Amino acid sequence: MAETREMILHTALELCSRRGCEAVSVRDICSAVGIKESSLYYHFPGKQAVIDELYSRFEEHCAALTGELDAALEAGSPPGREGFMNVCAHFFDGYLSDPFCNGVLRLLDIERRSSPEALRLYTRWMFDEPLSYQARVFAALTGPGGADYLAVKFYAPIYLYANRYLLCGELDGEAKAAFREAASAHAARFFSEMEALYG
Amino acid sequence: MAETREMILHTALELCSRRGCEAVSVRDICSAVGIKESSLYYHFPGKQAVIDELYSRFEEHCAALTGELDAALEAGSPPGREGFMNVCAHFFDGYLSDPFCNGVLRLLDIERRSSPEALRLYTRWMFDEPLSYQARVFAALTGPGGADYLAVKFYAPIYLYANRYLLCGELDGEAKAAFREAASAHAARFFSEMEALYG
Amino acid sequence: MAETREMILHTALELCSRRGCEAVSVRDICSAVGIKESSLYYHFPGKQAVIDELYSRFEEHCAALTGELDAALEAGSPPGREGFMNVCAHFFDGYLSDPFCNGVLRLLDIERRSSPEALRLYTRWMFDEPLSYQARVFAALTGPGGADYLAVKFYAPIYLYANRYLLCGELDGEAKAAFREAASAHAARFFSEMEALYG
Amino acid sequence: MAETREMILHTALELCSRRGCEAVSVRDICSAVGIKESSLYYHFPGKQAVIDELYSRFEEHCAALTGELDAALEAGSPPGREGFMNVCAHFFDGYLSDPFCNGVLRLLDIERRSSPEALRLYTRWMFDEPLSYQARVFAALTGPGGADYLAVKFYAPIYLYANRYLLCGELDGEAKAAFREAASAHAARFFSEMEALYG
DNA sequence: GATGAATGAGTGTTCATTCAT
DNA sequence: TATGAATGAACACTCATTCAT
Repeated sequence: MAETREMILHTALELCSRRGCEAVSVRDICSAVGIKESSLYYHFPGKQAVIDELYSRFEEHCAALTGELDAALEAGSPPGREGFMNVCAHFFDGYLSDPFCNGVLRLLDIERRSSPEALRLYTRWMFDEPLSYQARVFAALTGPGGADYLAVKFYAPIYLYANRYLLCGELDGEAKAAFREAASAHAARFFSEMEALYG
Repeated sequence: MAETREMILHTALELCSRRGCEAVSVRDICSAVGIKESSLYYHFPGKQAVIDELYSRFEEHCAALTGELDAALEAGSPPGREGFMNVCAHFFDGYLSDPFCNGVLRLLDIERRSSPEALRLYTRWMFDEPLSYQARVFAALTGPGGADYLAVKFYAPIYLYANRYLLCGELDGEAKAAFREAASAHAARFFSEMEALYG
Repeated sequence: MAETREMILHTALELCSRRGCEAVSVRDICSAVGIKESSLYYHFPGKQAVIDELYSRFEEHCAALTGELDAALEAGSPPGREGFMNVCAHFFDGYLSDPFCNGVLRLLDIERRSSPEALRLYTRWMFDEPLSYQARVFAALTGPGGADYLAVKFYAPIYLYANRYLLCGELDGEAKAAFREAASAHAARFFSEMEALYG
Repeated sequence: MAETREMILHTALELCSRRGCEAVSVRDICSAVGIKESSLYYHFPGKQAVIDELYSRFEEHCAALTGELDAALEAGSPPGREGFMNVCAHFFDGYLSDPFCNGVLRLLDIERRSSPEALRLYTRWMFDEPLSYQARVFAALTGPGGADYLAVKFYAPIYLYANRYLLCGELDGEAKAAFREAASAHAARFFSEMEALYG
């Protein structure tokens, strides 16, 4: 079975997302999994390979999620306030607070200082893709003019709240609730202003 | 002379702000300074004490800067667009892109995952104090109603741009220019919208 | 095989009993064993754990020896001069000059200054247990009155000779012979006096 | 003034007699004295020289004490029980429990394992001289025959009690009282037995 | 699949000592 | 007299990794 392999990946993410890869030793991971250190090398070429697999799974996961959102957008959604809020919820539940994605995002946030690959992934999936998707949403809603700026106006507070509540400390109910409240208050107010301006 | 002590602090910040404290060894610091490892222990009780001094200097620096800004605010500034942009410039030049503060902020961004003290400092000086100051500015401009939300609307993109351009990678002219452009475009547009709404 | 582990224990005792634990480095032990320092940490959590295991083995050894002597005593031995001398020989051969016990006793003699555990063991196995056993022997021979004092009178010279000949310097044939001569002269004279007094 | 020099000697003895020389660092000594480490090297060539001076002062002290005792012996003392007990008290107060001698004896007890000089001093002043003096006392009392054995019979319990009560742990009132009680009980009983035998 | 045993490179830190001032 | 500053050698210990079994 490939169960041990999965356990290693899961445990490595759990530990590294809290303290950063460098602060987590192969010993730490293996003793948490319940195997000997040498056993890890049967499943992976080395410590970095474990992290690399996490990265590539993350990118697959994100690509799939992006695909869904794009398909929904082309299919005409989100049309109004409700659709808009749906997208927000999707982004929150299936991404920012999804245990796997949340873990990798924390990991990337640490590692991007030393790993170019981590920097690439973080920049792409925390800045470029969300902003670009959001711009496409606003372009569909209000036309291409100013869509980029609307995207920043909408996304920046969410990025800030995510950093504040979801990407450090415990990812518990309290943190999620704090984020959800701040983010949805923002989204509601934002949508109201949009309606006032664009109808 | 206490020159060596300062060199150690400077070099430690330089290295740790790039890779995180744990990834930087006493050997790294000392060889960059040009002293033997044992000499560091004449000036500091240990590695952590070097970091701690950086933290406490940072907090002093920030407290002073906050004091200045508060005094200016009480003295009636910023009154209009110009004063507002001045504050932004001050925040950018004397804080976000000031080599010392920028370094400590990068350091805190990494260490807050494992160090409660770093988390406290980061949360205070990246979230709480900037938002609270900005809210006081808006309260002076438009009255207390909605000042908190305006503060988020104004600060969140700056936080995002800072993370994107100033707090990872090289802090070179290019990075500063990219940040400055994005941030001032945001500030200008934001001020225009404010003028349209509040006069 | 656990051969390396035993070698580490053996070598550690050899070295530490001569110079004290603090004066013996992990490097010293490992290079004498013929392994790299890091290998010691596969077999033991650290240097102190090696010493601790020596202590606990010593206590097991002593408990077993005490058990034997007590059993012999209850079985009616030592009845006369011969039995008495037999006990002395046992105490000498299986304890004071047994390479393992002798080493640990030297070790304890040094370490009891800084380690409460070592002090406890030394006090127990160099003072309390021998005196208490000897007192039981004399109680069996001459009745309970004055058994404690007889025990001191008998044991104190042995303790002195042990410190003089067996517990410092080389434990070679010369040292053993010197001790044996002094101790048996004492025992013989002591027994003669006892016979004169108690019959 | 040579006050600092004396302080260093005093402090070094205080610390080393508890934990052994090797466990006490120049830092420990100097910080207890209240000077910088480099200052010690103005007064002494090095750490070992401090210890060496303690040794030589000890030997002077002991030689003087021996001289006194010998002079008293030649002058006809101790003639009877009282004189005998006086010698014991002198040996106890001015030697075994004298802070300086006690400290050096503890030190020698530790160091004799690694330092030949310490072994020489310990052997001389804990075994040879006391036993030889005692033998002279008994020779004066009972004639030369058996004086050596009487010396061992008398001194060995004192040596044992000294090791048990005075030469490890705190040298406080409790320890001194415990030793004094055990030792004087032994001396009294011993003298009674002698009177019974030799009149 | 997993592990017992080992290792070379590296970690932060302490040590006694030196020497110009 | 004393110290500020430095240092080379040593310290106990951790690391990711290897490899025969």
